[in-house]
Amino acid sequence: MVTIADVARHAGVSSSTVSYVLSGKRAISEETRQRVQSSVRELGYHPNAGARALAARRSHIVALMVPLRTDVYVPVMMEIAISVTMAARQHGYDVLLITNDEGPDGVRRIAGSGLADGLIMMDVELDDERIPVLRSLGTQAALIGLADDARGLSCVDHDFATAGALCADHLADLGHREVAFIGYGSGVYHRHAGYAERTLTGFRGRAEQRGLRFLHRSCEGTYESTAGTLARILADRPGTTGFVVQNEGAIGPLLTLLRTSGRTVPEDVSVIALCQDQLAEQFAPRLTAVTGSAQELGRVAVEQIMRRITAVNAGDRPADDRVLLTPVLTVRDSTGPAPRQS
Amino acid sequence: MVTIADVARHAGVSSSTVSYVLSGKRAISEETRQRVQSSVRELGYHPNAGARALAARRSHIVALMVPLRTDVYVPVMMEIAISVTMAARQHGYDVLLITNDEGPDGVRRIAGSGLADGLIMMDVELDDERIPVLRSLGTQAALIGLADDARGLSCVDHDFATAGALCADHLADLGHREVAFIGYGSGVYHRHAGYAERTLTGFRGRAEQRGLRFLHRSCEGTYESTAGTLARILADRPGTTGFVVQNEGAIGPLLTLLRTSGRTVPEDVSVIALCQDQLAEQFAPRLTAVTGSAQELGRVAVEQIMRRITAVNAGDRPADDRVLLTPVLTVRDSTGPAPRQS
DNA sequence: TTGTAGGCGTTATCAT
DNA sequence: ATGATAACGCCTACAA
Repeated sequence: MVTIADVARHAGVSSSTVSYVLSGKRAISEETRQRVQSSVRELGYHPNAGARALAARRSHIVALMVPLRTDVYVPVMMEIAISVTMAARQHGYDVLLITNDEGPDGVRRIAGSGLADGLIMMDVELDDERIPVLRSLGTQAALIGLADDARGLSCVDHDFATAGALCADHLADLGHREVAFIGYGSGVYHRHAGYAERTLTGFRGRAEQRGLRFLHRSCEGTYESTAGTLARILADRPGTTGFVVQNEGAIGPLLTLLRTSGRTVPEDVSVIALCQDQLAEQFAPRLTAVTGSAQELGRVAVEQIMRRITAVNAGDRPADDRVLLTPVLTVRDSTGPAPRQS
Repeated sequence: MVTIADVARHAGVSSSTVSYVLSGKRAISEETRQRVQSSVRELGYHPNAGARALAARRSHIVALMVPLRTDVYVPVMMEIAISVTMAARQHGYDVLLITNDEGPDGVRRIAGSGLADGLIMMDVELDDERIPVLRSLGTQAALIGLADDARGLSCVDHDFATAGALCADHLADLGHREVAFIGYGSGVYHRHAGYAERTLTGFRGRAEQRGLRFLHRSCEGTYESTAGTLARILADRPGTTGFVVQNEGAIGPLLTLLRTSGRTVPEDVSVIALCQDQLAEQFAPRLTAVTGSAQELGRVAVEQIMRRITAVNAGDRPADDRVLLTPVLTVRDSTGPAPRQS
């Protein structure tokens, strides 16, 4: 293993000079900087992570706690994980992957051992039991999702309420009067994950403003569940001409079932999906969709945690930041004017 | 922060005793063990990760290098990442997430800094440029996937050749004579990722043995691409009654297109998917599928890397292990006897 | 602009 | 069965 002392010897300077060249924390003459840097390259020196963490009391690692459940659309989770990782690298940080089945003890373990300087948590429940732990330990954290009480934390999430409202507006603009909202399975609502309720609330509020008659039905995302949900909707409101789907798993089945039941999209009924653009493009017809950027979510969370770490390191109290990303409606081929009354 | 010295003082012993109680590396009287352990609990002590890594020359971290490309089915990647993380925890290890856009330099960085004791790499290409680096650094690694030259490494993968053969057998058993294999986009073949070729080779070999006429067509996984692929297949071989799909993105479109073209599954044509059971269950009809366990892949990779680390630590040369997991064919509702000649 | 030296918290080698 | 103590490699006041 090549140490800082090896580099120092090779460059003919002291090890502190090497350290300062690398950290940039004090002025170094151009000449020695060059010499040191070429020694670093030549010897293939990488500072020992453990020693650095010990001496500087910073690990340059952030932990990312991911959910195990699969009722969140998995590709989105992965996209977030990857964008977090890449954004962290930009700050010289690495990412430690933790599963949230470790729960509050996981938070204690990571914080207590100094393994990570901060924590990014996905899939936070509104009254998550990890949050008080975070607070009591003084651990820096950024949530992807919103919590009831976010004091001492930073949060970022999609603005689901606006997403819901965009759906209602679009359908109303097209002249639809009876619309249905196909949501997540009831488990998601019971867990108080927040995003499901917020979307629905936004949709409901705008739908009422615009004078839409609407229906909300939960749906597990399987074919059978979607079939049942659709059947109930059509039984209760045969005149429904607009559908909003939030559960990604229900999209394919819904389109198939509508076709099977003799309804053509978008001539007879319109469908809006709340999902990634990439997914919306995969169907036939290509779906009008409301989307927020998963990448952006990860990037912002990293910025937030970095800001907090920097503040703490400077002896300041970190600011509790809260960001809502505005979603975008992209009109494709699955929505059209409401059919004339027959 | 609570240190080992705090615990020692609290328990009335020396810090080395605390260390040994925790590591179990030497005999401790039952009485002091109890005292130390309750002090640990009471104070909420967690060994400092940096100090431990520095002194023991082991970080208790494995790095997991994941691909950025999305032409691998993302939920499977995530499932592997999570099973790796949970399996590693069982061994007292944490997982560092690295994106493979860091390339060979990423390997150097991780190995050189001692950040990780070993490396698990996903989506390895047959002649991956990271492999020689691994070898020259003496870094312990386990690949998920196969490499041309796996000396100095452990590997685990699905037995894709058997998977392909299972598909050919099942269709032959049902009396099909003309079958088509819908593969991945040509990019996947050009990248020499291996699994695509291996599946195809296994399928082709068995198909020939069983006297099947077959066709292979690549497919990008979008709706349009699938439509084109299917059209070409039906133009070249109108009598095709059996389909094998490897590209997960093509499954939904294929089913829709078959239905649109007036073909009923499984009465007119049979469809086998090479995908996760969970996905196969989502379609209507539920798909006969050939599956390997993604979780198992992650678990085995962790066992392999742990074995290597343990060996190195004991001064032995780690064995180059290679495991192929046998896939399973599950018959569901998308395959049936070949229709009688008309 | 550069060097010296103490300390970060653990592990593991000697002692006892 | 337990203690003292020297590394481990780096950072950062403090000196010069």
